Amino acid sequence: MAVTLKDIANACGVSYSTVSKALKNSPLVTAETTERIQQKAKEMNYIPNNSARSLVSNKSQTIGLIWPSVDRVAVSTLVSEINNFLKNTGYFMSVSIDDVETAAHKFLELRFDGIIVFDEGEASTLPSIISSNIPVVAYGTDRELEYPIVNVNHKQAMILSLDDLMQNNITNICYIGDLNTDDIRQIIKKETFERYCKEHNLEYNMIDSKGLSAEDTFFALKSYLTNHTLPEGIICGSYDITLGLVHTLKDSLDQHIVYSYDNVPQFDHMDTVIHSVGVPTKKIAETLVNILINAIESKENHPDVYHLEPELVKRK
Amino acid sequence: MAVTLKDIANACGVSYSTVSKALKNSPLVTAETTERIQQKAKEMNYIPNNSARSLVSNKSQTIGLIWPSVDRVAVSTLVSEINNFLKNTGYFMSVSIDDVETAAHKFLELRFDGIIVFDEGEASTLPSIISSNIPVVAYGTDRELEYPIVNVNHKQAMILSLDDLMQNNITNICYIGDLNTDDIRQIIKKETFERYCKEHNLEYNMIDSKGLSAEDTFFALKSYLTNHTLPEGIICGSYDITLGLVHTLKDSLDQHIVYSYDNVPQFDHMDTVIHSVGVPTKKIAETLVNILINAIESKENHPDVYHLEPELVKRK
DNA sequence: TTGTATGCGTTATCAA
DNA sequence: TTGATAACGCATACAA
Repeated sequence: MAVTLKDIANACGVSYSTVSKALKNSPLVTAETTERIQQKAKEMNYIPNNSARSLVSNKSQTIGLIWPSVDRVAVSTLVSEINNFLKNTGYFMSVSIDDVETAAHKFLELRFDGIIVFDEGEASTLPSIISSNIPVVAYGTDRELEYPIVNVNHKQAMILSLDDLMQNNITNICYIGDLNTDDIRQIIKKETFERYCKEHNLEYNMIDSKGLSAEDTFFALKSYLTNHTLPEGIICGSYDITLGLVHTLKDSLDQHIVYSYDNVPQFDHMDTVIHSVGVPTKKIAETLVNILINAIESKENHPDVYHLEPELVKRK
Repeated sequence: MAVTLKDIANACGVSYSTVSKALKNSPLVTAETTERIQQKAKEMNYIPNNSARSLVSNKSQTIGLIWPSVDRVAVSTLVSEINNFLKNTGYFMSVSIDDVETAAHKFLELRFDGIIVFDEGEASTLPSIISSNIPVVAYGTDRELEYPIVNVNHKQAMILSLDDLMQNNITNICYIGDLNTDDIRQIIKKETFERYCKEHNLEYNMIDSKGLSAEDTFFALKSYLTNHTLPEGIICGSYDITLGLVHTLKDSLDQHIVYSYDNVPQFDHMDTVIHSVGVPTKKIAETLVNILINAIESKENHPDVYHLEPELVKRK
């Protein structure tokens, strides 16, 4: 069926081990035979068999990304960036949207070289049988794991935006976020906001977006605004929540100063001025990839926690 | 490193070929030895090596999905559905967000069993070297390809909604869609709308959403509405465009009758009544999977075009 | 510089 | 019922 090294060897009148070397540009083969063999290989549409390669070399040059929640827009940017960084490092990225355990198990069967997990909480912990067999890195929330985890200092992000608001003498502010949840990340945002406002005697209130999507926020705000108004300073708990706010306020948005979590590139192309606070998507992607590649190549996997410090990006 | 059949064989005092059979529940092995071996395998955390399996059996039990545009929300539902159908058929789905050619080539190297391509136009055609080596099915637009393609009868969808509008005696209507594009799907919608309106003497106009995203639509409509109003009947060219309309009109939406392309489940959970026209996501997913699995198992791949007929779903 | 031989983990065929 | 063995496609150590 498919063309093998043997076929090329026959066509060139050499042995298949010579072909193997030639295709890898080994210095052990003459330049001219290498040339001739590569020519023929292309001509015959040779496609290397990764299964065979992987069997002997124990390397597949591909890493698996576990992404059970495909529908979150903010995350898709991160996925793209990770793909770019991996490609530059010579790895192929294979995404699974299965649940964490199913996907990880299959990745092990496929003998992938490493795994990146989007950690959404307790349900997404990898059993140690898996993490002890393959380098793993997670992106998500603060927890003690047997493999490294990268996350964002959400507390510091909140403080950054509040400090900036105070420097602009804006003392009447609100936070829009998902208030009734057991997602530890959302809880940290809410609690930091409240504590910091109290400490600095700021006039504040909190509005429940009743979910994490732009949709949820849109409808929550629409109902809230029937008998309330929004203060001058607004802090939104995520990119999607900010989208919901933008859709709701439309033209009157310029009467507010808005800060949003998630430093995604989308903010640069928006009509309205939104300041953002968070770790740039590229930075997160780069960190994840570096940790994983390091673990793969050094054969070590330290269960460290990497806290990425957020930056405040002011616009216009 | 990893546990192999040999390790289990040693631990059980049998040969590794017996282990191989036992793990596959072969009738050639006694029930009791099978039991003992399977017990031991689990105890030792045996994970089969897919590379080795694939090498001898020429089957990897995984199919690749090529999805270069990760950020389209409407599509992510389809991706989930495809994953579900594949899982039921015993296949694992691996997604690549690389460009079509890179991804397909890697899938071939990995000896996956089949490929699903989201065909976004000319740039996403697979070279015949690839499609002749592995079963392929595409979802997308009308084109002559060397592999089967599944698509939606967009013309019929438009006619369905226009007919329904006329039956409700609504003769003042507009179409909101991406008007300046060479995407053949958008052109079909636009042209069908215009021709059918003329034929039936309907009062109509067309509004350019200037893109396919909810964002684009939102801003296009905002500017349009400064010196125009919308007629009673509205047809939107896609789910995302409808979202843009919803965000723009907010409360005044109930003064209109809205039809939207894309029969996605999201419409069922919306606050506002939107009728939708299109092929249900499940139906599309099922069709794609069936065609592909058939091609894989019959070793045949007919370059047919599958036109899926849309349905009109009226709500509330 | 090129060719030969071995082994990677598995399945499947055959012999015991 | 179980075990030995060849083969899958490739990389590599070693022999020529």
